[in-house]
Amino acid sequence: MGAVKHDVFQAIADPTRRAMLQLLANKNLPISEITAHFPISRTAIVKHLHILSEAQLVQGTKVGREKIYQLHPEPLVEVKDWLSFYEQFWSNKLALLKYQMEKD
Amino acid sequence: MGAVKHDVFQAIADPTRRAMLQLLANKNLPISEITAHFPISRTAIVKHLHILSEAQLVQGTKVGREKIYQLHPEPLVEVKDWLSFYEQFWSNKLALLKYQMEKD
DNA sequence: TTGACATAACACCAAATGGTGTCATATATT
DNA sequence: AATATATGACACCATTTGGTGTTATGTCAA
Repeated sequence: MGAVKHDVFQAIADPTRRAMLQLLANKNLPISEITAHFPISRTAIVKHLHILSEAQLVQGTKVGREKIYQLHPEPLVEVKDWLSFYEQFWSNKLALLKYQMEKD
Repeated sequence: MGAVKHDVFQAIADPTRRAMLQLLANKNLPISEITAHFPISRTAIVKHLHILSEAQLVQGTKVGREKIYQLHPEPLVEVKDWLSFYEQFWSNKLALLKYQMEKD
């Protein structure tokens, strides 16, 4: 899919890709087995895996004729860090109210 | 942009939209002032605001001839909750190692 | 060695994305 | 009343996305 490098935020934007991460959280799996869990074609699965790879969220290793994919959750830290800025707003209803009133 | 309802994950996938949220975190702003902060056209900004609105991340209120946009960070909790599942993996290097070895 | 299996590599397609510009309308301002 | 400002509503466009199917190649197993 193009020369564009996908980042973590784009990678997790698609529900199918999030489901794929969930699946790989339990077990490392080859493409064929991943495909068996979804109603879409193997080709489509491979494209999603490619996007997840670009975002460094999964890593594939060829073993014999299979390519085993493994979850690599570290890049999600970037999302967590981004979110932490907004936690101040929802973590405390009073803080939220204060913020709403003061900011303009 | 179509009849599709955007969710939070799609909404935050775009860097411009994330920057818009950041901007609105400081102050409620009308469309014209939001536009002044970005190198793209007002039309493009309005489309991004529409996507953020669908995801309930911002809310616009018409005041006179202006439409003031306000941050509405609550839906980000969904992202936080989703992320919490993966925290087990990176929060602890030992747990990660254990997980890598045991899962297959 | 002959299939069967797993993946790679294409070509193709409809729809969504992210952007542009123009024109109309409503509201301030002078 | 005339003008400037702010937004709404379109029409348009190139590229990306998410999917399809087909064909080729490498590998395991009987």
